[in-house]
Amino acid sequence: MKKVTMADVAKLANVSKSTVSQYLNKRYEYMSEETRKRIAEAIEELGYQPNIIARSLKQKTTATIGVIVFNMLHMLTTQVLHAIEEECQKRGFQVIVCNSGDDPDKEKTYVETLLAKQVDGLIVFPTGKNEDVYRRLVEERFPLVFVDRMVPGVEVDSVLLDNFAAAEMAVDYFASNGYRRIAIVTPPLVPYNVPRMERLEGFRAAMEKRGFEVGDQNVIAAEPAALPRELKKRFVEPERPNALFAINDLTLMGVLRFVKDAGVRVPDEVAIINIDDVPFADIYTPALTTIAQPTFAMGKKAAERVFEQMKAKKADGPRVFRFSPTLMERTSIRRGKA
Amino acid sequence: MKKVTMADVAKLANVSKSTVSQYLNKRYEYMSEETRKRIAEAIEELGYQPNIIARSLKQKTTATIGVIVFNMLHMLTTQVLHAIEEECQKRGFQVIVCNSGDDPDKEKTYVETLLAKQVDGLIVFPTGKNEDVYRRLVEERFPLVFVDRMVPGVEVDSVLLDNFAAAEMAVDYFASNGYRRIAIVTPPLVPYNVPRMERLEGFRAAMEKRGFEVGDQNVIAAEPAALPRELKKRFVEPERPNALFAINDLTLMGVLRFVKDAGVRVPDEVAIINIDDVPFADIYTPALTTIAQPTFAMGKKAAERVFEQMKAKKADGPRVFRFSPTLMERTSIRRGKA
DNA sequence: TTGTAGGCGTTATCAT
DNA sequence: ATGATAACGCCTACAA
Repeated sequence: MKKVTMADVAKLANVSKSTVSQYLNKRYEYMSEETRKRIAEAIEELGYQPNIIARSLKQKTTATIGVIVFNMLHMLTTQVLHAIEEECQKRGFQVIVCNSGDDPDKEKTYVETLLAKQVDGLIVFPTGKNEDVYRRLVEERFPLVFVDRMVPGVEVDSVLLDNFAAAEMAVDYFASNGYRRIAIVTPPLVPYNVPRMERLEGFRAAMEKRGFEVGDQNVIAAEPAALPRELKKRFVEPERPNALFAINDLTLMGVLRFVKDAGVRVPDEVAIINIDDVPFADIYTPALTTIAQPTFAMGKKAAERVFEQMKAKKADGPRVFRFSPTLMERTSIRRGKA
Repeated sequence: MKKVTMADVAKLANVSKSTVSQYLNKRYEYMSEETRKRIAEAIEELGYQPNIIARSLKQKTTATIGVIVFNMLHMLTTQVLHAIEEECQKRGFQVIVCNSGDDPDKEKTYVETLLAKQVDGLIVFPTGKNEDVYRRLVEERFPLVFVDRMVPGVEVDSVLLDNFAAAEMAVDYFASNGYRRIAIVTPPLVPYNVPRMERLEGFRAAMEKRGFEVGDQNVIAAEPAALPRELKKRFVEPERPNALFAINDLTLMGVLRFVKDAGVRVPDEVAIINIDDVPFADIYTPALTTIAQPTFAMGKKAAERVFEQMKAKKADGPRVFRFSPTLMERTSIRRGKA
């Protein structure tokens, strides 16, 4: 198939492999116009394509970075990936995408495989349960960036939403429009899932700041699939919430499923706000007020950090990059009467 | 950083590189239990990780396949990618994902880069405007599969929806529920975009089969962003449509934007059906009747085909795999009175 | 300005 | 059962 090698080109052009190599690397400086042309012709004629693998072996760099995500289907993932790809494209890098499915074992295997494949850097949406693996990378100063989640106890550049602020923003917005019976809707709370916990904390802090109580009655945690049922249960209680804060797009779906099935009117009976600016937010009725993550900026930053780390080769102190959420005011909340 | 090589392991274990290599490739057959253990220990102690690049150079296979898509953000893409990744994962392959942004030049560059990186196969969501590039691959018998779109004149395994049937399905369903004034809503029609044309043809055929006329009045083609405006224009005309067939998720958004802004009631004033089972289909009000593509099956098949081609190494005649759409009956169409 | 030679880390072929 | 040695295709001194 493709067996044309540099040697073939060299022979046809009547020069040595080195010269061809020079040519390929655009070091024309001391090359006669004459040979340059001959080489170009030979390449053309043979349809020569350099073998980057061979080059990589020598140069110890592959111009590819690995990205391990825990959920490829998640909208955030897709958008961040897109930005990463774009940033890599600019620099002539390629991206190997791996989906861990939030399984730490798979994640670990992927890290090892990618390292074996000599990727130049790694961007990970971590499961959060592989501290040892990450720590080794950090010790080796291997270019690594976390996105969306971070791993407590592992000092790595991390790109994430200012979750605390996002939750505060939700509560503030509700409160300033007269809502008090605010509940947070979230997947099960597990300690290693940092964003989840941060959102809860932000929620709690903002509530308490206003003297609103936070207890079981306004923390609704369940698997997305079980959410509608859980919400229905909550809504028969006397002091049912009149404002729901869904901490991500998946829980939002649970909430919307519920209001539809139960015939609860939005925003008259219950107001809704959520994190993640879902694509249907403004065609839904009522248009959904959301809190958007700057996904593109986050992806870009993540890529930029790996590249900087690749350059630096000295750990210039890992940093956490917090991105500010932005409120997208629409109509799933009744305005006024603060 | 990672300079531990096979030679180091060999030295520490007091064996030759060859033996270590055997060990790594699990050819224990003629290896003493003793040396086996020594090697294992050495590897452990040094934290040795094989260099797959070096292996690839020798074996001429990289266990990675390249995927070039024209729009990473598209839902179909994401889901198909997911399936491809999963299928590759099973076989120990990795996936390099590239986004052409529907730009033929970028697409071409990516093909070249991926070949230079020695990927073992290529799955492409083609822009449709690089026949020459593809034809070369075909001549070289390079494992290649097209997804979603195909390229007329290039004989390659292609995985796509039965677009004709999908469009027929839409018309049939409308018609059998008493609708006559059916319009198709599509992005601009360009000849190299095969699915688009096929959907239009299916629409036309199904309409004519019933003696419904097809003309300018029921082909609404515009850039998604311009669709709401275009639809508004159409809806002031006397014989306005009472059924809209959106050929993909993007045009659906345009349609929904329009009905919301114009206050057109669904399904009372206009019924809607579309291709692509968008995630919010059943939380929308009314729940959207859609025509789903088996995205997962399509991705899986695409991956399987590349692997088969890699095995076969003989062009066993390129095939087009048509996947059947499935109707997801919900409530954006009034039932009955056929 | 161009060529020679050695090496990158692994595998494969033969010996032993 | 294990080892020596030559590739794999490219890059890079250094030599000419």
